[in-house]
Amino acid sequence: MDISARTDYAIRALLSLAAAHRSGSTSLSAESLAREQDLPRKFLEAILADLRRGGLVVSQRGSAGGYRLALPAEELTLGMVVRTVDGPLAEVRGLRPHQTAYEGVAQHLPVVWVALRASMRHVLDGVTLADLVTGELPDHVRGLAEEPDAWLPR
Amino acid sequence: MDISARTDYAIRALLSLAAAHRSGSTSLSAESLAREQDLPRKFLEAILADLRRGGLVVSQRGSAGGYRLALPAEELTLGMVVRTVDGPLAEVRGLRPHQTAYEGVAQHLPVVWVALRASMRHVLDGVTLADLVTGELPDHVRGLAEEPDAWLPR
DNA sequence: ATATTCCCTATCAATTCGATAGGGAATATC
DNA sequence: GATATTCCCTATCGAATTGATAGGGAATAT
Repeated sequence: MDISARTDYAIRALLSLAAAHRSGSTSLSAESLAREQDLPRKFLEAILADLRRGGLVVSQRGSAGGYRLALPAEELTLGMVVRTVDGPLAEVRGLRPHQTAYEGVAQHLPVVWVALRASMRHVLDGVTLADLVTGELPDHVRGLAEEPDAWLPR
Repeated sequence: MDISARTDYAIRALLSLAAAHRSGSTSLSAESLAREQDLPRKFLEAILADLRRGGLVVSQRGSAGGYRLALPAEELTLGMVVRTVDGPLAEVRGLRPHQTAYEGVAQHLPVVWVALRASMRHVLDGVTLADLVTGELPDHVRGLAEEPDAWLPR
């Protein structure tokens, strides 16, 4: 699993938009988003373009232009962000988990890959931008993070 | 999440070793492992070298040489294989999940990353080579794979 | 001796990743 | 209607990663 800089930056910019929206602001420029979360502006512009094409944000050009969320923050999950900027949550040798197939002794492997993806979905599709802004994460996510060794390397 | 070809090949070769061991064979050559699972021999040799350095297999040179598991198949998990050939299970911009830190509105993100890693650990550290050879996967893994939409793309 | 097999280093092409450059198109404001 | 602002598009870049092969040296069983 590698959460890329692209995904990390996308989420942080969207969180800024979600928070700004609650405070009544209309839209934020790429410039101000980059400043607020300390992100490389040009790179962020490219990511925001992906988010717009993916329908997660809407943009407005011109003087008072900028970006705002295309959906309520309560309906935007981290899974949607990952898929929009980085593609499928999980792949095995470039294949989707459910498309893998093996001969002989490895025949049961696809079950594991599908289970792995399902476990990732439970986390990433269960957390919304609104959850993160308020800090009130779903119980099962909080539970995972509170397990005894969760914060230790292995 | 990307399960690389390296990891996929490593697991399949190790499964062959695990199965061969139950059938009483002593060791298998890189050549025969490559043939059995249809893997590129030279590439597999490089992966087996990593597995040996990582202490997951032991090797023997010479005529009747080859590789065998360094531990019982019941004690070898997929997580151990992934970490040996591809490094940490989960990383965020090259950082371990518990090492991430954010300012402002993104401050709660590390909880999500740690939860995500924990959920992956539950699957990958819970499945052993022996489980896969017999097809008897742990209940919670089987449960994840049996969820209604687990085999559907999203 | 010899055939076998692991082992080590180097190299490769293709792709991805993170990032920047430069300028065109829309738009609000004065 | 000129101007400043801001998004938008294409191209490019270096570095790293990925998947893989080549070639030959070192150990070992027969």
